[in-house]
Amino acid sequence: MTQTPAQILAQQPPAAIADRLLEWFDQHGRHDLPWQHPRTAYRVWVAEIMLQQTQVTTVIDYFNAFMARFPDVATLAAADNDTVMAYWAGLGYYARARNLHAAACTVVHEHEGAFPRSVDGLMALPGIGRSTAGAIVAQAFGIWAPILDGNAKRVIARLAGVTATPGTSAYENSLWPLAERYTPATRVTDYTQAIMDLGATLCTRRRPRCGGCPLADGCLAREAGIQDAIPAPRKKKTRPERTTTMLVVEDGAGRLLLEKRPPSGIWGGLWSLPELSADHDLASFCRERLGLEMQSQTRLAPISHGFTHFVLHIHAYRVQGRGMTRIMDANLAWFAPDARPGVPAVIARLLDTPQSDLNL
DNA sequence: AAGTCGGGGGA
DNA sequence: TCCCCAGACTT
Repeated sequence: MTQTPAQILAQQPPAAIADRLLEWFDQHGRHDLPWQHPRTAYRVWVAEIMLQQTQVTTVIDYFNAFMARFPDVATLAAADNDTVMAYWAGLGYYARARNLHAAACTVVHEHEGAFPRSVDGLMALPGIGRSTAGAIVAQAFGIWAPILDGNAKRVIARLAGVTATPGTSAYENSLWPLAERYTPATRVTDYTQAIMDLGATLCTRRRPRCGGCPLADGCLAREAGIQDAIPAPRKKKTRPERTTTMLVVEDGAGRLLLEKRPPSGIWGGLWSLPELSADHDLASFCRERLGLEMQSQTRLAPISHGFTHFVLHIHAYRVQGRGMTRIMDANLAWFAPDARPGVPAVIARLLDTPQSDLNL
């Protein structure tokens, strides 16, 4: 029989949970993450956006480079979008970068450069949902707010024995009230970091190390021996496959022709190789879209790239031709090798693998 | 409520 | 190879 949050909390007094977690955090938590020193609202915000669906170890280098180039919100707001996107290239989920830039402009021009200090105020900015808003409020301002990121979800679901399937409304709706009740009135900054650290280091997705966990005593999942079954695995889905064609076009000076992708969709707003649908004719595309009379084509080794919801097979051709000086619109441009903007990581690998040509 | 957005890392 | 990760947004 499913227990209500009130019944669960009756067995697990929130204050006892928070105290044990904070005691563990003081000794074993992560205290040297870049965004913790100094812990400004701007730095916490940028870090939280980068950390959405992205692991800490991946984010750190991007965060440091980003801060060196955009040290404050005014600098970020004043930058052009291409520069911001270039610093995001390789991190994925490029809508995050677009939203980040838009939010910076809003903060500068509508909030006099100061971040909102409430969950609702932050959620009004693009790219900030309830969990990220809670994390910023708690970490940047020390104001009470619950979070419910992937780590907190896993810790709380095990602690309270929530067996609902992740991704469902029932799962989210059962966890938020618990997240609120466990969050203490004091040391909210440390508590927020602590529950994420516990999830990242001990209460991991697979093989949780319950032996060293400060919350093992009273953890309903552990007591029932079902900590490995929470959270329930997501149902696996067969990803459909798509095929596309991309062109590597270089001029006599070694410059590369790139196309800025539409704001929405895959790699939105990022510069990438010119792309044509699989059934489109190569020569006519070159002539009509690129202003290029194709003289030769070399097929490169095909690449398969897995996205969240489909697999993309990329057929790339190295194309040579004449009349390449005429650029058809602002979304096409030539780039010298040392001035190449950020491109998707899979495209960067393709371009940096010169031995990929196939002889036809 | 379900689908749409990448890329890296671990097992 | 498969699955997950400091989720938010759209429909």
